[in-house]
Amino acid sequence: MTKIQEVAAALGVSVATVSRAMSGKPGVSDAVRARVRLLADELNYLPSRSASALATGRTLTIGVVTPYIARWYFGHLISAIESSFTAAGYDLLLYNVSSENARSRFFQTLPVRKRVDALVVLLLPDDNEAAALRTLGIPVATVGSQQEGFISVGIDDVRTAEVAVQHLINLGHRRIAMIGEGFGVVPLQFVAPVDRQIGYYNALRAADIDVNPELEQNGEFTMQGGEEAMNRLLAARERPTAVFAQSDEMAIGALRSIRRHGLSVPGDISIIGIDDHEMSGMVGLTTMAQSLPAMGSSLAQAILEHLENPAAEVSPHTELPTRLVVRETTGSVRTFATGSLQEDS
Amino acid sequence: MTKIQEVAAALGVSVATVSRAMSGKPGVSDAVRARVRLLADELNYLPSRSASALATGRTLTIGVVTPYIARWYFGHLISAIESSFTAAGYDLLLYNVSSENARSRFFQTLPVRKRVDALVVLLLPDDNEAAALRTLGIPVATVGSQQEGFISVGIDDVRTAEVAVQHLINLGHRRIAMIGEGFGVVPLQFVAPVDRQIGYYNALRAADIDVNPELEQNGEFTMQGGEEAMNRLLAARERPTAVFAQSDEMAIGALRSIRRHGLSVPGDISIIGIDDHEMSGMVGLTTMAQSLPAMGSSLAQAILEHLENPAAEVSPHTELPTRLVVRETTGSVRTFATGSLQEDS
DNA sequence: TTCATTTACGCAAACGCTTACGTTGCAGAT
DNA sequence: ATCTGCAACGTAAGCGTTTGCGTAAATGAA
Repeated sequence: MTKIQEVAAALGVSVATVSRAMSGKPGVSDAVRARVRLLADELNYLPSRSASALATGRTLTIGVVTPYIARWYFGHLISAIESSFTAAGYDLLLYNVSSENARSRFFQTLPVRKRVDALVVLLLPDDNEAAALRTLGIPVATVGSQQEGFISVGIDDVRTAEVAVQHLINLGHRRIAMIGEGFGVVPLQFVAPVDRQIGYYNALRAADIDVNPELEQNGEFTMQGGEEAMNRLLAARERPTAVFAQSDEMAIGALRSIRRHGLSVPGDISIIGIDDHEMSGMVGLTTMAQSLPAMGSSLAQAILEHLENPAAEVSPHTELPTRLVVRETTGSVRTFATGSLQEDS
Repeated sequence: MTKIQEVAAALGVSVATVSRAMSGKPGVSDAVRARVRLLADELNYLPSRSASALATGRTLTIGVVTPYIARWYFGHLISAIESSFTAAGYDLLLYNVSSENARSRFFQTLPVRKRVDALVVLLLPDDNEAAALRTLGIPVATVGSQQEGFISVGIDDVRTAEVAVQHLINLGHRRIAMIGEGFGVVPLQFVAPVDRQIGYYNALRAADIDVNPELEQNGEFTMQGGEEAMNRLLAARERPTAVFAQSDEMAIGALRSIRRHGLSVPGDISIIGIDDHEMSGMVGLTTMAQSLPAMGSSLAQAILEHLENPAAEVSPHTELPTRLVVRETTGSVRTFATGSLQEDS
């Protein structure tokens, strides 16, 4: 491993000059800089990250804390974040805190201290965890939730859900189920389910439709969960004519349940999701599309700006658009539908 | 950020003692060690990774180079690798080289130099890339391919494919299609497709079935690709009675194609995949299960052993088992099948 | 008791960079 | 001709650890 001294010696200049030449700092003539750079990769010299981190205090590394890697949403998000940061010369340190155990250990020991220049948090920190993060003294960014002192990006979950449900209402549906997560039972892990639930209520209220708790089922944000949730909905006394699923994966699971029951989509039941999962195009799922690449790069940009200019106040929250993608799983409510529907319309 | 000096001063001992006490090295009495440790997390002192990396030359970091993060196989693998390494006190540095551009840049500059203690490579390096990796002077591990000088783990792709195809043959099928990738067209990215193809040929040959190039379709290892591949197979003059898909995702895509054509599974066509994807349970796909968690932890163990004891010769390759999981997508060939089949049987 | 050995600890030199400050040389102003 | 200013470069002091070596005290053997 060649070090800075060797390239300096080989060129008859000081190590300071080499350092300046490599890092693009002023104080070196163009001629010398060129010769240094040339010789550097001839000797394949690369400054030691540890040494320069020690000298400067900057690690050129970004930490990412995530509850999942293998799930669609997180995988795509991490992927997008990674590409933005590597493009800017930063490396990505990945912390997967899947278990409750790993999570509490992470926040207690905070292994990212002195290791990263900024931290991206893909889970929803509670108050204690947020406080711990603030002690880091580095920019912290969250996705999908806004917290005092943190950079954040996300979509407008309330509005997105409203538009989705409104789309169903526009098609004449009034008996609209929701497949989501939590519903007051599970300890709050993400805000999205709550906000999307609110959006669902908003849309119903605006159309003078009564909320019916029977129509809200927990799909655990997985295909499997979505299928089971739909099974429960279909087993109920009065079936919905439309379903708003808080994620495409749950929607696809629901789709499967519906077809297994011998019902047709959208003939018997309409269904809409959120995400625009790759699979959604395949199965023709109507959905509210969000762009994870955009979210990742926007997050990275905000952090990078903050790192370049810590003084400047960056806008703390960026909201990304979602858009309705109408495919084949939503259609007008049947006019010859069941009794309860005819009463409504 | 408190440093080692401060805790040393606060305790009236030397920094050397604190260092030894923290790292568990001998030369410190138990009493002092305990007091140091106590005070350390009272002042929440954490040794600077940069500084200790500079001093020791070890970074306590593992690099992972992957072509994808968001895909099922890679996501699960990375997840497993991460958990094994964090358990051992190592951090994970993630390099996503999705584009050809990023890939060549990665191997030219080798940004992992002096940054990681070992490297996990999830893509198949060509000879030049392998040579570059060898210059790193650190343990390098690959998944799914064996190369001179690298640690590796993987399944027996040939055998796995053989068992899968044999399963179809045992059910009486003789017109067996394969959905895979490459087939000599695409530049070789992974060895799995090639080995699985060989296994497919082996099984056919053992049963005296002629190979028919028309029955080999490229599914690009995606659901979408699998669906399109199946579409092509169904458009052919003579349809297969069974399909061996080299991955579950392609199998599920194929399943979708078959059903869209109004055919039944396994009534008209049987289908088997490889992976045991979560979705496979849902859709009842027969498959060859492999365990990515096992693969990840086995890989991590091999690397960790090598790091602890660089002299000792670790077994370079670990092969993990796969097993046939019979579900509902494979069944006996119809006796009242098409002409060509009756000739065969 | 004396000497040899071990144990517990401190000193200080690395580790490979960055950067404040000092020095030199040269162009331009006077 | 002298002076000022600036660009280009060198010197050396850190950055926060680890660890070889030295030393003092404690232990054991004789």
